[in-house]
Amino acid sequence: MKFSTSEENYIKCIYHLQEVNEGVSGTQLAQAVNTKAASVTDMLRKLHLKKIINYRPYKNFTLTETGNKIALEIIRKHRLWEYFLLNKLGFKWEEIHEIAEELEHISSGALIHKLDEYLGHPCFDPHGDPIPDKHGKFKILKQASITTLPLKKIVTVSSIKDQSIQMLELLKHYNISLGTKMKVNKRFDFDGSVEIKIDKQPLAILSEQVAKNIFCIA
Amino acid sequence: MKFSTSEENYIKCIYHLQEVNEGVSGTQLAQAVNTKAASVTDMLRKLHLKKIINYRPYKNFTLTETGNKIALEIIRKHRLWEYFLLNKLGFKWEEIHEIAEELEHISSGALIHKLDEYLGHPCFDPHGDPIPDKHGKFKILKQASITTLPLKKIVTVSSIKDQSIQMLELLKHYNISLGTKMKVNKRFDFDGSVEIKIDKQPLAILSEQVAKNIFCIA
DNA sequence: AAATATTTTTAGGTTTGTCTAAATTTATTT
DNA sequence: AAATAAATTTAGACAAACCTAAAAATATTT
Repeated sequence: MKFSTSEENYIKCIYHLQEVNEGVSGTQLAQAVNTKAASVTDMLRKLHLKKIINYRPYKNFTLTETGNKIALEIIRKHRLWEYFLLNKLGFKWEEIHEIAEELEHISSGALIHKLDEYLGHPCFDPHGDPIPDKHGKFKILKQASITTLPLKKIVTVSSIKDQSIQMLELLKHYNISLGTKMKVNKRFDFDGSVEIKIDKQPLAILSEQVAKNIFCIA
Repeated sequence: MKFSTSEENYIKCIYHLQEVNEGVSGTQLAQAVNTKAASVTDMLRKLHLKKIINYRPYKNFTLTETGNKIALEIIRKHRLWEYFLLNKLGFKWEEIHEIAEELEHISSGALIHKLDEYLGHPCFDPHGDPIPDKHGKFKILKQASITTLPLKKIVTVSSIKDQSIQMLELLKHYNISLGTKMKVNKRFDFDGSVEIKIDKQPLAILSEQVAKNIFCIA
């Protein structure tokens, strides 16, 4: 399936908003693609028809599997071009994003394949963001406790260090288990406590003692 | 001034048709940009308004100075990208044109500047066509007699070898002088004679003896 | 739970670039 | 020079992406 530049931009933005927010709202997206809410509704209807997003009127939406794959292809292009612009053409760090915004919409798959080869299959772009490979997979940042994980990104609980009954009781109370997706909103230097958000549950603040035991992957 | 991909394609095509044909007709252009004549008329009105073409209803049209400059910028981009695709990314000769058709519309001027630098300011693309420099100038093929010049390209008379009265009389009859633009339509192997076309004048066939004395630049 | 505010959708328009079909102009034949 | 053919323009439509303003649905306050 082929997509217009406009469609691709919407898809990409939904992906990025989802990294931080599980479900995406119209206003968020309108702001991200720099249009009005009414235009977003039009596009959502179209993307829904093409099975790119899970959409129900008035509800937040998410990318389908297909949508996700497409988003990753666009992001792969963007980040490979950024790498090229910085490392081959000698652009400055601040200049590359805008140009890559245009280059990411060049359709040729062969071009990206050759470019990737030429650049030596880099895994991270100049901003440190991972470059998805041709299958949409990227190097996963190894697991880390939520005392060190990046903020505002959706992460998945991958292991619990202290498995005492007391700890399990606490985790149960907060509805945290292996596979739970959460977002680390904030860390307080004062006492090392961590504010986390799990979808459809109230904000929770965990003490450093607890947080140290919860490991996640990005 | 900024141009849409569509406008750029029209401008580029007009340029190329002009290389071979002094004035361009709607049908020619329609075929070149792969649309219908009615769509061409619409676009011509727009380009005329933007002072890109010299246009009068029902008449053939040409690029203005401005239009020419814009065309050369697009062609510069196209040819630099072709050079890059072949010499850096290792694409095959036949694959590069189509991809360059997309890349030529990337707007960033800085990108082309850096790319040119990266490639070492090449003067010819992989097809042997000259790459205009940033001012729209390209290496002029040195002058050659019309017995050897490429066919179907508009060339300008730059010198006459034999300046005898007899020759000058003949040239006067055909309205040929320094600066005259002509197109070499055909060469006949049989006797080395050359058919040329000068705008608004009938076809003329010159003997090899005469043709050898007329030198032009591309 | 009622009132207010916010978000989303609908309705109706605009612009760009395309189309078909018909009218007009220019070019070519006879 | 009249008739025919070809090229060009006009008229009227359409799809994509956007817009504004108003209506409807959901969220938040009080």
